[in-house]
Amino acid sequence: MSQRRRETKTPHSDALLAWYDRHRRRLPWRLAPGEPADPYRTWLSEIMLQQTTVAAAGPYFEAFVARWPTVEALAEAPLEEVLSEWAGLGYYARARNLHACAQVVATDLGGAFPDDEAGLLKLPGVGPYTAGAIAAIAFNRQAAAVDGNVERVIARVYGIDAPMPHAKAEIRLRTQALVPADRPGDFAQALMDLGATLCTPKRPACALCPWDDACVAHAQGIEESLPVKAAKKDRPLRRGAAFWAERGNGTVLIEKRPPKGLLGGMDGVWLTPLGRDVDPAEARAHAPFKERWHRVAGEVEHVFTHFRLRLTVFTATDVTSFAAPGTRWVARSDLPGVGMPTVMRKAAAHALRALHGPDAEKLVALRRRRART
DNA sequence: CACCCGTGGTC
DNA sequence: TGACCAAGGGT
Repeated sequence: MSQRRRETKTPHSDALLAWYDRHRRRLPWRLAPGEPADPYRTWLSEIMLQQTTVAAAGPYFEAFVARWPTVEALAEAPLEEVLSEWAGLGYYARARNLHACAQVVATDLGGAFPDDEAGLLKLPGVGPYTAGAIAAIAFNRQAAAVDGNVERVIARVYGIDAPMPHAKAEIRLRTQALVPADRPGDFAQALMDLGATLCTPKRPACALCPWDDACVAHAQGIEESLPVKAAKKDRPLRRGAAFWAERGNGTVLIEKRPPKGLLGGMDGVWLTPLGRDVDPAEARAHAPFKERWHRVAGEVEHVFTHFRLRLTVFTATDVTSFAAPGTRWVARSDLPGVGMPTVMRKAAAHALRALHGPDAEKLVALRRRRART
């Protein structure tokens, strides 16, 4: 209390919006000034952006709106096609919820998205952040959209040093109090742009920040230490195996995974159970059928959210066994059309390289390139 | 609340 | 190289 502090002003939306008008990012889902909002596109982009970088989501957004321009079109698409189009983007429950949500909107709500936070919050795949973002951006509601960027900006501006996630409630209140009645959608996006481009986790560019004179953390020189987060858990190493089977007619075995859980509903290579560590020497017991399985030299590494996976790859050719339930045979030339998660593509590429040489692995190359920044 | 759920870029 | 983290939601 007797401790002397530098003066800090009050953060105001006007300063942030003025900055946004000059420095906002040009993104595929962002409208030109004056262009009417399309709730479908706003919703689609927000689902894709959950825990996903702008660069990764961009090409997927373009592909989805080109293929399914309306929520009705998306609702009528088979789930398998939606999952295939989503392949590689990760967190596949989002795609399942996306499809379910489209059907709710198209069938139960007459094609119109709810126009307030409470209504949006009831939709599958729409939580507090996404409901606020859609309400503000698509419906001009005075709603807060608190994502990781906003948590960081607000924690710093107000000097909130309570650890996450305990501080979430206070951050939400502070954010809500700042949302202007005018331009709430721009304010939401401005706050996220600020966090993404200036108020970054490390080495924030405070000299360029429209709120530098209002920021408690900056005044105290503790920007980089906020927000306070708990230490992350380490990711244990799990071993497993992938089984790549080919028949003499040029087809390969593809499995559709169970509808929920890790990689739920996705097509790909037959794998040992991912829920536990499987010794490569014991892996053949989990093969889709009894065959002369050949172990491929080398391994495939992949990192999931809560464990690391090291896969040994086994191959069998001229297979005559029947496909097991949940599997089918796909022409090798049709592999580019099979939407496989990245871990599956890695395993498939490893097998194809071993059996057919380095050119063959292009059959399972990632179809989308990263967006230009 | 704690845990589950993908992937790629960055420093 | 590896730890961090990205427009989080479901259970």
